[in-house]
Amino acid sequence: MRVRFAPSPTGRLHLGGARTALFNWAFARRHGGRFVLRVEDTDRARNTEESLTSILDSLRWLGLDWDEGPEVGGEHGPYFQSERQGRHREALERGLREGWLYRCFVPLDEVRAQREAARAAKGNWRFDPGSRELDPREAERRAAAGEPHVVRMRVPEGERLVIHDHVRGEVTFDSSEVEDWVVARADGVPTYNFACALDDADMAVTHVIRGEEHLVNTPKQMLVRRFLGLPEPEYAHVPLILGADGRKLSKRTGDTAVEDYRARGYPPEALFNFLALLGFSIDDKTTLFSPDELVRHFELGRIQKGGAVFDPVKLDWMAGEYLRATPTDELARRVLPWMQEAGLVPDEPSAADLERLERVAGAFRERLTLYGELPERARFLYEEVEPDAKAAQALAAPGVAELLQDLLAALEERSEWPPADLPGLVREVAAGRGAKPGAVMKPLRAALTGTLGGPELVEVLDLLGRERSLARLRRALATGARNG
RNA sequence: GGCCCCAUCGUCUAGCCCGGCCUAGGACACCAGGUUUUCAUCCUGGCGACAGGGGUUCGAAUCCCCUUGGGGUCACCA
Repeated sequence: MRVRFAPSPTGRLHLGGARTALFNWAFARRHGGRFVLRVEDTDRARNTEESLTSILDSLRWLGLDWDEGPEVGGEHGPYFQSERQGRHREALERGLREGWLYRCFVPLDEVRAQREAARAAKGNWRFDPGSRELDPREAERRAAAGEPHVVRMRVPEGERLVIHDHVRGEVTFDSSEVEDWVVARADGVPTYNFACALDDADMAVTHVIRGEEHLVNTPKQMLVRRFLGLPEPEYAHVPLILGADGRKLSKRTGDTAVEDYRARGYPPEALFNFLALLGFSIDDKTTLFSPDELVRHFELGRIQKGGAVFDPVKLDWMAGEYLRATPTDELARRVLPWMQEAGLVPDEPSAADLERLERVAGAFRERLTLYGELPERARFLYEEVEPDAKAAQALAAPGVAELLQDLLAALEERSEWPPADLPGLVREVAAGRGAKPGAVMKPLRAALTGTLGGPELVEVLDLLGRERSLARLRRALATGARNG
């Protein structure tokens, strides 16, 4: 079995595209087939090299490796559509010769006018009889003379075109609804539906798994293959990913590029899992699963028919699940680039830097959703920070100065660091002034971390070290005195 | 508007193909408790859906029809 993902390098990899690629990949892996990547780069004006690089990077980041395509080659190449034009033109000429294609000299704006008129009449534009019935020899003569024109398909009338779709069942189109679509543009370059139909067949693609927006393209592609006597693949049109507004996911609703999620520090496993769960399910209970598990259970028939709304909140939950499940040393590795970016860890970290980072990562693992969140949370462990509003308030509360003073004194007496029984110590200090332990813990945390949340205080004391911890307490005391 | 597709908790979904086991299951979110020195994690409980109407049948979320609603697509882009 052979499947393909065919992105056009006109932008970054979209969540929708990523999921289509993922389904194709899962299907190939499930059945021991081949996952082919074909680059549809026939739109010269919009193609960019960066887009291609970015798309390939995103696929790799998600763990979707391809068996044939750019950078890996294969027996059914070339894998850039632009390099397959010889074959496309050959088919074009054959179509013209056999009469199922014809040259159309009607100017673009006139075709548009016809279409609008048809629509205004609540109908469907199909073709312009004038150009469709033009004598072929006359057409060739005008073409040879350099008259601008496109090539259209002479779409047959009244034929039922039945798509056998693994997710939708049978979908039937009447060929009378299909217009005489443009097969080659004025510059001679074949259009998508023509090139795609040909390439899929030539690449021996057996299953076309793609977004539902392509469902309406299918009759055109079927016609191409039928005229050419090429085999027809099986289909699976997967539902769209929708935004919160219920419409096809777009930039308006939020980040749509895989790279955006990567940059924000989502674990790739989480995005993979989440995307797989959009329109697919293994069973009635399984929510968290690995690529291997997906592969073991993947079936086209289990793909949902209706569109799925992308829920960033659930994605975040899942990201947290994966992050928490990551072993500490691995977590430290993953988080490193963000810490370096924030300037908290040097570009060339020492062994001590890395060891400390691992401890920091361990201390925060239960509190993080994304890798990218660590720098701001853990900054206080690396630099002096100003207390936030709530911490400042806790520090300025009445009686706090005395309690902190007592605690500081008690701490200074200890040689052991961090003090093993911090809670006991805190209790003592509090009791000494008839206060509750919380009255000490809270300002201590505020003085040390600048916030009211975070890892256990013993851990913080340890990570900060004796000198820094005591210094921060003293500083808080001094500031408190000035404010009070 | 034409054509095509779709329709279970707010969201992702199981169940539907092969009617009874469904007083419709799970997850996210939300709400209420509990654990915890904070935050978070974790645990327990709760809230909450078969779009509507007709059939078929002893029996329908499951089959059929209609209505309604939503979406996709109508490029010399892919």
